[in-house]
Amino acid sequence: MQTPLKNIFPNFSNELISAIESNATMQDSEAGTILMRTGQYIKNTVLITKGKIKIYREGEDGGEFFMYYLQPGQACAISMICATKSEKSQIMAKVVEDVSVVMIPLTLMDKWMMEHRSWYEFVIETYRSRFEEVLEVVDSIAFRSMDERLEFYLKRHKDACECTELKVSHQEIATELNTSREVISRLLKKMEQRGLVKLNRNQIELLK
Amino acid sequence: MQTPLKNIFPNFSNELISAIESNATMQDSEAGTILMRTGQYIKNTVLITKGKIKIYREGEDGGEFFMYYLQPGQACAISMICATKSEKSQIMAKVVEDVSVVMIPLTLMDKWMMEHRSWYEFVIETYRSRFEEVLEVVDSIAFRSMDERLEFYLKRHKDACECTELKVSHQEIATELNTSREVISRLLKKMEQRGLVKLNRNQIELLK
DNA sequence: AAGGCACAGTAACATTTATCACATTGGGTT
DNA sequence: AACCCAATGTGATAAATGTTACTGTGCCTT
Repeated sequence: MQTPLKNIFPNFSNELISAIESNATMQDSEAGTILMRTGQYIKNTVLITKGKIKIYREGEDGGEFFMYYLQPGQACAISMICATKSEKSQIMAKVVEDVSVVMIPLTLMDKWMMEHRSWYEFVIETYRSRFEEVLEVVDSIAFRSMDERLEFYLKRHKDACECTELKVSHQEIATELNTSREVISRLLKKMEQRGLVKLNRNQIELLK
Repeated sequence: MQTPLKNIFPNFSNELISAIESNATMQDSEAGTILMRTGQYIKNTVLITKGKIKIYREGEDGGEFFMYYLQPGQACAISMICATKSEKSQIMAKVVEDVSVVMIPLTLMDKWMMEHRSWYEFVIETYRSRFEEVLEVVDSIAFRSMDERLEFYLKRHKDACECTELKVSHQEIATELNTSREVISRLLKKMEQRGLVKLNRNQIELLK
C-alpha cells in the first residue's frame, strides 16, 4: 500500500481526506513524463504524494527555464489558479523523479474551498509560497549576474533534495538558466577555485 | 461624491458592496507616495478605485524593477495572498497617479471568502491574472535581450494607459528595466529608425 | 582492446550590455 | 538675453556573456 494521505498532508481534516479518497484519482508517472504543457487546458488540480516534478517555462529555442520543484505534500499552484475558469496552462511540468499524484477535478477543487477550511488554507498557502518563490526568481534574473544566479540555483537545488551532492550535468544547468554549457563550466571552475564546490563527473558537491 | 463602488467593481454583489461600505476605510494618496515597502507587514487588502499604482521589486542598488500596474477595479494580489498569515510584503507599491483606495482589514478579507461568492471569484481571478503577468515578466527577462524587453515594456505601458504617448524619461525606463539610460536611449533611437516610435522630449510616441 | 559517446575543459573570438566622458538641446528662470 | 538644468545623443572602452572549435576523459559496448 501507499503512505496514507494523512501523513503526507497532515493539515488536511479527516473529512477532507475522505472526500479526496472517494473522489480523486491516483496516477503514477515515470521520470521524463511531461504532465503539463504550455497552452494545454487544465482539467485537474494535482497533489504530489511521491517523487519530484519540475515546473519550468519553455523558451522558443527549447530552453527550460527553471521555476521551482513540486514535492510530496505540495500541489501545483497553477492548476489551482486556473481552476475556476479552466484556463490554459502557462507553464510546463516534467517529472524528474517517478511520481504519484492525486488528481482532483476542478469542480471539486472549487467546491471544497467553501466546505473545508483546511483545504482553503492549503490552497491559499500554496498560492502565497509559489508567488513568493517566483518573485525571488525574478529578482535573481533582474538584478544578478550569471555567477550569482548559478549560486542561487545550486542553493535551491540543495534545499530541494536535502543533500550536498547534485547529480546534474553542466548542460542541464545551462538549459535551466538559459545560458550555454561553456559558461556554466567556466563559472563552476571558478567556484571550485574559491572552494565553494567540488566537481566530479556528473556530480557537483556543495561544500558551503 | 465619488464614483459608486458598484460601477468600479461591477461583479460585486450588492451585499458585498454594502459590507465593504460599512467596514472598509477609504484613503487618498498623492503621486509619489510609497504605499507598501519590502519587508513591511501587511495589514490590509487594498482595492483601487482611482489612479494608478506601480508594483515593483526593489534592487539593492536602488533599482525599481517594474512588475505591473494596479488600476481602478483591481486589487493588490500580494496583499490578499499575505492576508491569512499577515505575512511580510515582498514588493514595493508606489503611487504614480493620485489614487483612492479602499482598505479592507485582513480578517474580513478572509471571512468574505466564505460568505460572498463574488468576492471569492474576484480574489481568485486577481491571483490568476497577476501570476500570469509575473510569468510573462520572467519570460521577458529570461529569454529576451534588451531590445525586445524594451518593446515589451512599451507595449505594456501602452496597454495600461490606453494611449500612444508615454510621458516617461529614458532614465525612468532604465531604472525599471534595471539597465542604464544610455542603453535605453540608443535602443529607442534604433526603434525610431525602424519606424516603431517617434521620440520627443519627455515623451515617446508609439507608432505601431 | 577498440570504438563510440556523453560529459567536461579551454582558448579564441563575437556580441551584447555597462560604464565613462562629454556634447547638445530645449524649456524655464532671472 | 543669459543662464541653468534636466533630458538626450554619442563615441570610446570595459566587462560579461555567448559562440565556435577543438581537446581530453571516463564509461559502456562490442
